[in-house]
Amino acid sequence: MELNNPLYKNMGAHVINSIFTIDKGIVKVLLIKRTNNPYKNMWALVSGAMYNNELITTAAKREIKEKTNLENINLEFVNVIDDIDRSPLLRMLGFSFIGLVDIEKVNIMKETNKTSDADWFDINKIPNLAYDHNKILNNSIDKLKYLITNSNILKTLYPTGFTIPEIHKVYESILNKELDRRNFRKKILTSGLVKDTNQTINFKGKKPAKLYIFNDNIPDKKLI
Amino acid sequence: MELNNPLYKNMGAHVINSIFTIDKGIVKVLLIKRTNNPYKNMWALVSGAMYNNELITTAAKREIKEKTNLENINLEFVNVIDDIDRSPLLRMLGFSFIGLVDIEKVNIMKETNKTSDADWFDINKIPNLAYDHNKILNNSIDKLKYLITNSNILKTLYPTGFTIPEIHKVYESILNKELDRRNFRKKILTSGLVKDTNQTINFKGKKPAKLYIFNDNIPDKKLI
DNA sequence: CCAAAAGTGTTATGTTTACACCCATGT
DNA sequence: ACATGGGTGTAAACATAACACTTTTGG
Repeated sequence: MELNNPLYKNMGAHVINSIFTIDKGIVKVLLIKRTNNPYKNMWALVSGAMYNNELITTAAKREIKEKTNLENINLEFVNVIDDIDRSPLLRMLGFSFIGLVDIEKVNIMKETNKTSDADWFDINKIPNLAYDHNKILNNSIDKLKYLITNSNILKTLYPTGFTIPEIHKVYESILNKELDRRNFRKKILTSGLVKDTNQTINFKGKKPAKLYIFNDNIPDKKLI
Repeated sequence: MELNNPLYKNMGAHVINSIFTIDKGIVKVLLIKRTNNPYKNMWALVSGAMYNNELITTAAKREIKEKTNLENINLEFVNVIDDIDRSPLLRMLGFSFIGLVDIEKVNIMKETNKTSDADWFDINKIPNLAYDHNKILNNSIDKLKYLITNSNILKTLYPTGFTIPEIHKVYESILNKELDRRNFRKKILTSGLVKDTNQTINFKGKKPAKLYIFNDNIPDKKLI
């Protein structure tokens, strides 16, 4: 390979992360406000350069840590963005990821040396974002819907267990439609997605609810 | 972005194509024999550098044309390969694709300035390949199985139409299992994947078979 | 009229949907 | 005792799987 051929030079890569949470039944995504040009003062997904000694997920996790202080996020790859003129500086390949976090358990850093604000936005009320981030976010929302019906991605939200009514609300929020709670329970329990912990949890004035956890190895099929 | 940071430099991209065909009921993949080091004289998938002024599929089509003379192939993206030490020369990101061609209609160029041979190999009898191509091919075979049950990827093999028994054999070959031909017909016809042309085709000594074509816009679901 | 392959229909089985009642708890 | 939400069962509708006979053609 002729490394000095200009067609091989000036190629870079970066990562773009759509980090979702469920806040009182509303699906929200984490946006940060840029302090630098281009797109100064605009909201953007959590994104940044990938170094040439990193795996793409390593770069994604590092950028998330740098710009929000979030750690230990499980990321799912969404797609490659290969439009040629995404950056005026050099050819920039983009790799898009999804993460899911529990809003109760995280503490977002509001300011960093590259960001002046950070906040959660209802995915149905997204402003104009920097770069091509609106398009990337829409793809990620579709992928999120796919993943909750075909994988155990919610496991990261409930590492120690959950009740069926609890995740029922999450499914309804993300899929944006009602699901009959009796049939939902049956599907979840027969899908192989979850297992019983034989524990229960008490909420005031209500019947105790059974606790389940997501399985690690789940069947390769549509689960819900 | 500090372009002189060595962590941003020396990044390249290339494409790796698994081009499949069905030869008398056997699923085969196109391999080429390398004339240059590394992996001189070993068989490999059809691969090569991506230039910084190309979309990833443009690069894939150009490489296929250069190394095999095949043109007008529809390609489907499979995955990113981001292992760090894939190339000793520089960080090399890989983009893997699937193509499907009709072996009756193509004429493979056996020799080019970078290849000394080209041939179709039964996917169950693949030799040791150059680089990480065995792993890439296995991922592509899985994706091919997914695509024939969830998309109209076979449309490229039958641009002018096909009979149900014809594609029935193709499905059995790719999925590597028997499918009841009566239920197969019903599923195909009710899935929304194909439409009737009201034409028939005659084979010697057999009842005429109806001709169908694949639809362009197909439902987003498991079809077979 | 026979061989070869195309085309069709029915029954049984399994899965999904729709829907209504009982249960355990805190106040 | 009652309000709140958790838990369960059943019948109808639908989809899938198993399976056998009839049709058209060329020789």
